[in-house]
Amino acid sequence: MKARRDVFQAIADPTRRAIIGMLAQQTLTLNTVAENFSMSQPAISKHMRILTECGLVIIVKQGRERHCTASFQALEEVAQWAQQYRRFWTNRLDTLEQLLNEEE
Amino acid sequence: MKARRDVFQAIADPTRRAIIGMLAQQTLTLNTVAENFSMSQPAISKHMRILTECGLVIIVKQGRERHCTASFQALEEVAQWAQQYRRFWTNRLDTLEQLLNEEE
DNA sequence: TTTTTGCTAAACCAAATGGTTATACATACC
DNA sequence: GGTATGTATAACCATTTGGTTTAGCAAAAA
Repeated sequence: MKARRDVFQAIADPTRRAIIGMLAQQTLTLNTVAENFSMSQPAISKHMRILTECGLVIIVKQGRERHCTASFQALEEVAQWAQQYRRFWTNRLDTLEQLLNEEE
Repeated sequence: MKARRDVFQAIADPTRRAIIGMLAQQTLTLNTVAENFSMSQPAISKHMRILTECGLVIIVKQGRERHCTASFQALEEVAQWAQQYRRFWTNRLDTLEQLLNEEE
């Protein structure tokens, strides 16, 4: 068990978001994931560890392989956080327009 | 104009998410924001700069004051990214359960 | 005009981040 | 058994991050 990772920080990295996108299609071994990026296997290993630490990926050991499966539950926190502000950005008058109007 | 900041990275920091939460209530001067945190005003200035660089906050100069207003448009990208996976986590059988079933 | 206020900018720092290469190790294959 | 494969771990490194303190400056107040 590691320090509970912050999911917001986990998805801050574009490589990790790409990994999540790949695993959304299907479960993949760690090596297979690594082949799709132009970086070393240990680098992907590290990203995968961060993703598992915040619950975004579950790893099942099968022989010498590591089968990585995305688990999206943790994304609910992100979706909810962003969505709470939805009413603001869907307003016909967005913030910038409001500011301009106020200046008149 | 600064380097276009990544909104995912901007919201990775809990202090910045808290700032956004405060500004959702009302426009505040930079100093007023800083008073609500146990860190120096230059530190808040830096956070605010990052927030403006990705369009999450708009700063209007008024005399010597800086009036900070949240602009939530940029959050749409985050909401949409997270929501595209919504169908996964709302499934009655979540990923973990599926894995357990497969092992039987 | 002098002083205070709100903020920026600069210099600095420790710790975290994201990568590397090299090594080790367990599993699978021949 | 010996070799190849999949992955983890360690040591290392440069850069970024998130904070600090100090100084400077323009606007407001006294």
